[in-house]
Amino acid sequence: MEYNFRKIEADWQKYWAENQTFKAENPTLSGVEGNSIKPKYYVLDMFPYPSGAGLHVGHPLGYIASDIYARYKRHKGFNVLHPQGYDSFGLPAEQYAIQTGQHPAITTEANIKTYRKQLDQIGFSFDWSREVRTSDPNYYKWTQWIFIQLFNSWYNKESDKAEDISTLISIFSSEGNSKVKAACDHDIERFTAEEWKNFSEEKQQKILLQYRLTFLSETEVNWCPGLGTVLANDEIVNGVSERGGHQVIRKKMMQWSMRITAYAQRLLDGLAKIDWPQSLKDSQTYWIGRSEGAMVNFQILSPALSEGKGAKYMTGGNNSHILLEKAKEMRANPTQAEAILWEQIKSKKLGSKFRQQHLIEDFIADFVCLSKKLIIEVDGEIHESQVEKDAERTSILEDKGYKVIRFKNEEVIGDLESVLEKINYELSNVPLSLGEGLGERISVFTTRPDTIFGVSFMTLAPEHDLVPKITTPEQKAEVEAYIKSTAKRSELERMADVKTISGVFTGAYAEHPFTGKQLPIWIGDYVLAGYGTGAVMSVPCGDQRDYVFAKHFNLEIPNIFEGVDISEEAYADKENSVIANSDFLNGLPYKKAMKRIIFEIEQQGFGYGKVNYRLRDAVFSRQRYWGEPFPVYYKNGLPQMIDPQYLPIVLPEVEKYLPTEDGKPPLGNATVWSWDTNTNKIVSNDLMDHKTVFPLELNTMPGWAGSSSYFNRYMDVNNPNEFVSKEAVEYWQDVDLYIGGSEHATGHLLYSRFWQKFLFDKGVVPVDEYAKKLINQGMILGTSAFVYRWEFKKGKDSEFAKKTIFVSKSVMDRIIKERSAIEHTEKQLLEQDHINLLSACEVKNTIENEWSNFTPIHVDVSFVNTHDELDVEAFRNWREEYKNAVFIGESGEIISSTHSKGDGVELDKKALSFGENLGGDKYIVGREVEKMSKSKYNVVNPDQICEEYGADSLRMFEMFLGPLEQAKPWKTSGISGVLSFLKKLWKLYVVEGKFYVSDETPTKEEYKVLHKTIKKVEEDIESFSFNTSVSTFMIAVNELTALKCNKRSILEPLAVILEPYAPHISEELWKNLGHTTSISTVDFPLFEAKYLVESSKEYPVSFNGKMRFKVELPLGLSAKEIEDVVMAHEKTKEQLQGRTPKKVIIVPGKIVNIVG
RNA sequence: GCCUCGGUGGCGGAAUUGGUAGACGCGCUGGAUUCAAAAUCCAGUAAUCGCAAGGUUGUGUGGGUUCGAUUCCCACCCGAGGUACCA
Repeated sequence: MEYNFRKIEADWQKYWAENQTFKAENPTLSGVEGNSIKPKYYVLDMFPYPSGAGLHVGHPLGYIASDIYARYKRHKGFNVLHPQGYDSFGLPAEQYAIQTGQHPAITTEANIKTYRKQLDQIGFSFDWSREVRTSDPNYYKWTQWIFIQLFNSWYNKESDKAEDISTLISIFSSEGNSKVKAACDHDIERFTAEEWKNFSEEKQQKILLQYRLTFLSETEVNWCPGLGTVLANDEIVNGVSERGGHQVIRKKMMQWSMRITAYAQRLLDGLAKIDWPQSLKDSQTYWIGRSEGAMVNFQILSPALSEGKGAKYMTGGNNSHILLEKAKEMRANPTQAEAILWEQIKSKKLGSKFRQQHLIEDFIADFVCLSKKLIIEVDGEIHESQVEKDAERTSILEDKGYKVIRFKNEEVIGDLESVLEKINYELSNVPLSLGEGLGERISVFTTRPDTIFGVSFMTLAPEHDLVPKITTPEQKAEVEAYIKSTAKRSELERMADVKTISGVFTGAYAEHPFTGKQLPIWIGDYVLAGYGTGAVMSVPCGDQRDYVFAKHFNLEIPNIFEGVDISEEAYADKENSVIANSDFLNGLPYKKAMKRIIFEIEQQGFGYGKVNYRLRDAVFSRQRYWGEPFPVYYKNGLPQMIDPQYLPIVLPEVEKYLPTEDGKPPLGNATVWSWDTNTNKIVSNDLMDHKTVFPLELNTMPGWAGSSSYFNRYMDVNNPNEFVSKEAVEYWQDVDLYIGGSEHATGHLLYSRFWQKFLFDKGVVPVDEYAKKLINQGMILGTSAFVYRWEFKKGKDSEFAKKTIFVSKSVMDRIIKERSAIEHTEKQLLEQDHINLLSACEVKNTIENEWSNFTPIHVDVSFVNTHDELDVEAFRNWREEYKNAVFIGESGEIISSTHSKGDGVELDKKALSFGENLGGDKYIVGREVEKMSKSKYNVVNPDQICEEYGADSLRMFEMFLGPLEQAKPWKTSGISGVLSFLKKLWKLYVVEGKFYVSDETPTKEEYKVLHKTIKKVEEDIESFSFNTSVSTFMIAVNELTALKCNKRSILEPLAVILEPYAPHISEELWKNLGHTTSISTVDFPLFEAKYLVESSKEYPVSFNGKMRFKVELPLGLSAKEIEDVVMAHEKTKEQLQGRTPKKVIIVPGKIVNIVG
């Protein structure tokens, strides 16, 4: 009775499928289906994208680990949920559709079939009744549903959670928006409740869009022309697309975004309560990028003033309280004309911000637009008698660089339209030379406000909005040239070239808020437009980048640190810094200085303490076909959600999967893609009438949409009415163990945490972190094989050089090393009859000149056996160009050569069998560990392994390779070890060719082996140390074999503890032991410590820490007794040679160490 | 540069709290079985000196703590992954 794994595995896979052995019990109103109410355990794998290439041996690694754990938990009495599905929307199927016209759904379906077959072969205990596919309308219906929930929500910072948009609307209509603390777009206009109610429906919707958790906005995105789509940051690697390596450029587009930034702090805080790998938490922490500091505003100074007598504020500033009071009063009591005009120009209605009754020096201007330096005066009766005074006032203001225009009261009241026209004209015609932007401020974010007295200049990103406004005429040409040159430099170049310092002076100055000192404003590309405000206060003594910039451009480097030398580099160590030369901060250490300066900044009103995040809102639109359609149509250009009762909105059919000619996404090709609000159905575009039929959204959702909450759907996968029922989610709660790759650290694993928190806020799920424990399985690397082509540069034209010659690994090494080896090979070459076409002279010259030039060429690992020998014929037949290649084997002999057709081949075969070399010479390939990939021909397929060694061998071997989380190379040769282990195990249950176990009582030794194994395996599984438990099984089987153990009381529990690892053989053994049900739910055998109690211990005796010999001593001896026995031992005397030991250390039960 | 993890025989890797370094497997060597091969079984296998008994060295490098260090501390070297001018 042999161990026939092929039959056993096929039989049991069939049995499991037919009996639904691994179906998780469902909760019902009364508890749990089935007979027992068991505690739940949820083991989840990251579901795969079903690619056309199928699985290689690296893919199932994590699945095997989670399967072992799931099976173990079933033995431990848990109701285990262990589902699997497919992340089946994605680019490859779409690319294939573009190339071949085959619908991605067909490609996907075929790939899933292959995957399923491959997965089934490995014997996973998945509950396939809960399978999900993200591309299945019944599944993406709920992805669309979640999108609608996000759209209908806003983030209330006060309650620190997402709330229904209706609560926001009611706040707006009761008190306007000035008091609302929400995560929203910045620069939202302020309005009162009254104003809100008077806004048009359209305007209200536009405002709400700025608050929703998913929103439409013009965003600068990573546009990839090669793929015709937008990419997320994590889809870009080194400035090119992760898939295909296409160029990526920045482009502004109308896009759906997810307001993940609202959850930045909670995503950070949540990390503390989940057991995820530290490195992954670190990645997320860095990605969210919280930094504490302050926003500080720096006033920009007039270039004219700063050249001369010293700086002054252009607005506000030095004005007396009396004037400020007066301005306030005038603002409160506008004239009729002023009120009418204000209504038209306030809130940026003309595109520029105006201030009312604003102080300019010692004048109160009626209306002023600071950025355009335009003053509007409305002359009422008060001014009529003061024409002269007004003229003087105008001339002073014009001196300051303002343009002053005046209107009479009657003009404003009578002909408002032409007044506005005139203002508009002036706004659009402000000459640059006037020094636009005066009175503007530069806002900067800094994490080191404590170093503010060390600021010696400001630096703006070249793309900063203020740059064109503040640049002086003299600097204009230089600045524009610089902006042009940096814009041209691609992201990639900028990254590769961090060292080059570049920048340009704008000619403008800012004022230091504390010292009043003038700070030159520079632009430099080391300041990034996308982070913070795109501007920095430069503190060269405290920041290395500012330091090198200052050095390079010869800017001042004031030192504000106590006792620190900054002549070589900046001092960035904040923890140990003590501030000096900084007025009220002098002598303060970092933390105290921070507190004090933020207090001062807030007191004086030019800034505030702020927490900044690096995390950006996530763009959610993709210009692709094969993704979830949005449940959105557009009415008057505004997005409308489709009522959830009409979901799913099913992906339409299209002629072509490419973008349309006019640049619309692929869905633009669909002819039936409009929404009829009458019938609530998708209808043909021809019916579009703008009354009841509207265009549907043409973008689709990104790859991560479908994977962001799939783990919740598994809990209640076939529920047509709810995403997940209350009772299902209350029972299953969350994932207990999640296994998958670390490459999703800042993508899927962050987005899904975000959605979970949102669904938690909405009361859909009961916990706000969905996975208690996560393990990243390491990658299995391929072992590539190489042949070495011996190349001749100089003798290129010779017959010899035209031949393709491959030398075996060590021959190459020898040739490179020793001259004599070459000569031998040379001789061989010459002696061989069929190389007589080359002259001795040729060979000699070639070898002498170019003897060490070898090119490694990847060879398919399937042509190589476990001894690294190449199947030369298979390799020859692989590629036409290698047909006639010459192979030089390990000993330097030519293996064979099919140099000519017909007879030649025959001759070669003869030579192989009867020649001197008799097939003794082998071609040995070179080996190198690389990532497993098709292009490297090092992919090993699990199907082949299952066929040759069996699924149980594959499972055990993958675990045996090394620690789960570590990357490790695959070497098929090792698998024979686990196969012979399984055969050996099988033999324990077989006597004289028949299955037989005896019912005798086991011996002490046999019990000891069993319980030692139970203990170790249990500990190993609990600590996910699967590789060591495979060794443990091997030791157990070796020991039981040595004991000739054939007893049921040992072999039955052994089969149970092995089941998680090798389920097929365990089931078969279990059946043969006389059981009629599956082994999978049998209780895990109980470890009993009594079997491991020892009566004696073999003490290692060390001298000065080095083990010399061992003594067997009964346990329970006291230290003194041990010492007496050991000291009396003759080997001790031998070691000591009569010396008296200085000290004797006895650790009872462990070790004896004698110090001499 | 920064962050994280790692570095142990020919190879993958063990060593649970500071206590016998190299478990287990592969490979290799020798032997048994066989007409032969496969399969199976037995023995050996860190390096080095030695016929042997036995000695010496040895967990990336250098130092330290300790009776004792692969394990703890300091400095450095190398490798893998992540990240990148984040103010």
